[in-house]
Amino acid sequence: MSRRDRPAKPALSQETIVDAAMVLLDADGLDGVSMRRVAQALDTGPASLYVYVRNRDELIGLLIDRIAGTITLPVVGPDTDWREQLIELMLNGIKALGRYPGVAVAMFANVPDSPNALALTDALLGLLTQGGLSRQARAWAVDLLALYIVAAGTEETLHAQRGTEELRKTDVHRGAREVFAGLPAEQYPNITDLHEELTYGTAEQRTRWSIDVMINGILATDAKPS
Amino acid sequence: MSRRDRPAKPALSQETIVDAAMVLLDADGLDGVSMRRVAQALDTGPASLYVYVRNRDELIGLLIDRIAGTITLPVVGPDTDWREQLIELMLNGIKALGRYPGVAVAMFANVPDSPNALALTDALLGLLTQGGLSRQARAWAVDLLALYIVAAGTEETLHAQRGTEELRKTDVHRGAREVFAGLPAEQYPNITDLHEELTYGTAEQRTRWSIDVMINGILATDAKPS
DNA sequence: ACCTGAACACCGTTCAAGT
DNA sequence: ACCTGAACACCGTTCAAGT
Repeated sequence: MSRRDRPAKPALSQETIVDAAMVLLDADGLDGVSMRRVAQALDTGPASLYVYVRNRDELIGLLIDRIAGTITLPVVGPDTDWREQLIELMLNGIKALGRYPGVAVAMFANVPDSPNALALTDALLGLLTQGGLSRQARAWAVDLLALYIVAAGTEETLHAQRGTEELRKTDVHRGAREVFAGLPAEQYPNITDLHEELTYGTAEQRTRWSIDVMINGILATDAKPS
Repeated sequence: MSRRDRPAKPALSQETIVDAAMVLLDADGLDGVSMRRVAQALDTGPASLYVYVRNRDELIGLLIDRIAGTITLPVVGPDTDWREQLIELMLNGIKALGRYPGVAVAMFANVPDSPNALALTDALLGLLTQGGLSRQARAWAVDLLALYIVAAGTEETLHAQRGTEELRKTDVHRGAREVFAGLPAEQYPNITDLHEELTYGTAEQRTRWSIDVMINGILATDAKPS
């Protein structure tokens, strides 16, 4: 309880603050990362944090950069398959974001200007260049792919959050299928007709298909449509 | 200030609660819709709301359904252009979500099981059927398209929120371009190379291109990839 | 059944005062 | 310069008590 019972009483700094926040994020998701809880973990009052961090939003930005840094970027060689690497990179990004409930949502807010987020964007662009796309197609494509990574990551974390909360026994798919199947056919003819197909496949299969669709679409679409 | 100065002192009900919440949403975005503020607008205490609404999440769900109801669904005729209608429907959806800061994000959380959200899904499926897609392709495609609508809507509202806050003078594009242009070329070669293209085009142009890409991709992709 | 005052357990952020 | 106690202005939700 007293000072000397603690490991090493780290001096306050932006890094130690982000470290502490990361521990809380791991345990309780972004909702668990409050200024007060971070301060408590560091054995101070919340006001002390504001010396090293402008506000909670900036702290979240720093967490995002940490997470973005864990995504392994592809090593581009002379005869690597750009398409397979692109898919792999996107799946890695989605998985990384999926690990931390609430973080991906926060990425919608700002242009990703943190070092690790920029590195990811640059890597995506590099792979698209290998794909032989026009300059404008590459530029617009990276926007779409980045949006998808964030969106798919968000979906994953929020489903996970729900899952732990209440209905982990009946998995989401089964639940959704029954909802779809039980709908009035006159009102929603297309949904009821396809209720089996709508819930078919694992999350990874479905994500892979979506990524495939986008790559095929990018290759097939001129960068300046009518 | 007293009772008789007010219009008609509406009796409390789920509908009046959602009405009041909608007014707050319009004025201040989802952050402005707190149980306490809604109660205040209805001249009661927050506890009273819990008779008609399980919790804030359910209230938000009701708001989402209201907004989904404002999206005009396409009237399918014998010789209408399914592709153009699909694009139009998606743009309408994105615009509807874009009007209310914070709402689109909330849609990631749950499978959209509200009447109006289901109607939108059914309409999308109908158009995809007209496009001659296989059953499985339609089912997976509607997932991807719905995810994009929510993601693009989220992006729009959050940018709008930021915009009103601080930097409305220098628009986002100009800001982003300068950020990209000023980056170290050794570290981010692809971004700096394409910094002009990365910020080229209006939001609608870019969105249209993305939708085009997805439709082309869906048409080109078998529903059961390796 | 419906409504409510009061409380519980939290938030982010600021600011004057201390060292 | 860094740190902090205390306060300000909020939250969602519950619950006993009233009508």
